[in-house]
Amino acid sequence: MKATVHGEGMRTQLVTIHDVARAAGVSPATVSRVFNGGKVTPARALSVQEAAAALGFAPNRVARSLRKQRSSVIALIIPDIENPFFTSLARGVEDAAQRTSLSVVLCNSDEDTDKERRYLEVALGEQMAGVIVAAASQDQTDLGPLTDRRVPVVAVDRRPRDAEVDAVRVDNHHGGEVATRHLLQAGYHRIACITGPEGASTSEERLAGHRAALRAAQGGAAAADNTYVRHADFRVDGGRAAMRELLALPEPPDAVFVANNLMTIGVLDALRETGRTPPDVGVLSFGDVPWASLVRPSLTAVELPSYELGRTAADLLLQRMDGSVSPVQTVVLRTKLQVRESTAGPAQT
Amino acid sequence: MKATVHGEGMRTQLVTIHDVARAAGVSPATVSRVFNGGKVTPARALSVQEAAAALGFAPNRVARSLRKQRSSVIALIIPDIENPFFTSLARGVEDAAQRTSLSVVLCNSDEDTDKERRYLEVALGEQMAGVIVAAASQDQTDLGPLTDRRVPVVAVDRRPRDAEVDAVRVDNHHGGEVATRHLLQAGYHRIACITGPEGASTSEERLAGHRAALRAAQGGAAAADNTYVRHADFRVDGGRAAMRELLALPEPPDAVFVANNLMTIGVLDALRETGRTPPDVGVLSFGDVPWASLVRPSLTAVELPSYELGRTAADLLLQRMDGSVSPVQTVVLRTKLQVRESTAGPAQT
DNA sequence: CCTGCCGGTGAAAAGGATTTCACACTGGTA
DNA sequence: TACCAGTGTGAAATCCTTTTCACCGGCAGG
Repeated sequence: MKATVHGEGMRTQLVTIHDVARAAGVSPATVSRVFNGGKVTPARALSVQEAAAALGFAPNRVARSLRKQRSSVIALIIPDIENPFFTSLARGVEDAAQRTSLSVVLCNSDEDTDKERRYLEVALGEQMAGVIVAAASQDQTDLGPLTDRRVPVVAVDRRPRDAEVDAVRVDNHHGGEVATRHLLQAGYHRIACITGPEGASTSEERLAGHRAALRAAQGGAAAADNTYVRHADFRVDGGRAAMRELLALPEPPDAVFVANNLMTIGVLDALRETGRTPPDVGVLSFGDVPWASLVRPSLTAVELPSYELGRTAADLLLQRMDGSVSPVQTVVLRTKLQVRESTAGPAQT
Repeated sequence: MKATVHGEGMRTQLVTIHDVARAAGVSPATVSRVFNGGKVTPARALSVQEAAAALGFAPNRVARSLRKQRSSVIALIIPDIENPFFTSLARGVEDAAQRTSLSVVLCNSDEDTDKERRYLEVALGEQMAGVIVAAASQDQTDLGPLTDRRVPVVAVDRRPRDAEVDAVRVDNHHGGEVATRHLLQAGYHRIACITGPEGASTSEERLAGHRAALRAAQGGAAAADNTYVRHADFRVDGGRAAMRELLALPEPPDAVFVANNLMTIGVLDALRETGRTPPDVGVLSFGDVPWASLVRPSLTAVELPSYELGRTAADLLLQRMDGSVSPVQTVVLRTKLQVRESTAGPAQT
């Protein structure tokens, strides 16, 4: 079997629709129709299929894309392939696309707007059927070329400013508010916030939620105070550095709301350096820490529907590709607080 | 600025090389030459570039691929996008490709040979410039169609049986041997092994290394005994289930060599269920556990050069794409034992 | 002065599929 | 019988770029 295939395979030249047509005694047009559901007499269709099978014909997707002005792959552009949040999101996209004939390819922009721009160019140039993007930046990510050419685009998790595209995101403000409220209720008083880069919508919204909770509990002055607020870069090292700073304060915080999972890893690391662990210092992570079960003691987190984010984005994209012309929509998913015992409260109040 | 771009962008029709040619007063051939380094009079070249910029011309990569019979993207097919080992490997590939004009797209086969086959078809049909694949299976992964069409292919981490392609992998046998030897030296006696699926080269080789170490220390009988050997699926749940089985034995093992990082998570989970932790029971992981710093107590692991694996694979691929005709080669990278204090030995011997 | 060569150029072919359009044929109806 | 509608078919156009090939200059050598 293998031998046969290999024997045939030595031919380095592509089997084209023409070859199949000749073998089946029909025109190329008919062969195309057989493979694309055109009307063809059953007898002919059969002989075409047989000929195609015998020759090992596989359509040239490039030629097809050129003619149809649209390929059958969709691109998912994410800013950090090493962040489990995005890989889970990717799984959601894939599973949704799975039910169609579309293939998903992943592009890692690495939080780098240049790389991202290149990938957007590739998506456009390769005439991809659609693009789902978690933007590396609010203002520099330009989806214009895509939308101009009517390529369906969905923004996920992060929404580039003034882009007229469907979007799926989480309720960051609400999540931040619930998180900090939980810490307050657990008995913590000096609650810090380590959020993402300034200018990123996710950073700002989560911080705003945090402030709203503080305001409700401790009044406007506390909420406006920036002593316990740090901006970092959504990565492990950034979280660690920010936490070290906070711990070095004359009066360090007794709890911290961390606006992303990776930074939480850094925070726990910094805590360990000083010999402290939750719930001695309260730690609440926005986004679950991967394999949180390993963390001892385990910590409370705002659980993000990463998988659903991806699935919903893909569904939206598929709708658009099916020709939906409904006005641009934004879907907002709710977060869920995942409480684990050990953050019940500070050691002694 | 944005407004201008947008104003131009309303055109939904593609700017072609013809439009640029007309605007610059030259032939399409000349425009092509300008963009591909053909010989063109400087003055003409300049006017072409100006015209292209003014019109916002971006070459149609599909048409180009069709004509050149080769696109400018390479595919990286991995079996589990949620495994940090593979995402790190992906980073290595990307960074290497970065220095060229090639783009990398990631495909997640999900350990599913059907999905994998589809992605291989896509890679072939899209006439990708090259493919790096961590095969989902030894025997079902068929690279024949690719190699027949002379598409450069590199197998990474796992080597599909009888595929004549360059390969990069780690020295699994050696790594397994070192791992188990370390456990023996630490004073453990009844050392189990949880390895991957039967038939996977990585599973078998790591197990063989484990057995070699046992044989050296305890003789052939111990090495041939399968009481403490389990095959699982390289995932968290598989590791947990296997460990539960081992713990339920009349005489449970006092240490375990786990052949992959994710299964180790499951193992630690199973241990926790019974209230035990390393070094009470020795745990040695093949492949580092993500954010191992969080694990308390931390554990010893065979560190895999995942990033280098990716980078080396990409380098090999680039060589082939540059036309290297040297015979097929396999690069084997060494593992490194990452010792952490807490696995110094069993509680009481 | 003539020949040969070489660098730059444009017309046209090639790459492989889809799709339009015209046509031939069938079967039913006036 | 003549006509019409409908269906299946193939020739040819189309998608956009790269690349071959022929050609036209100009320049150097004989």
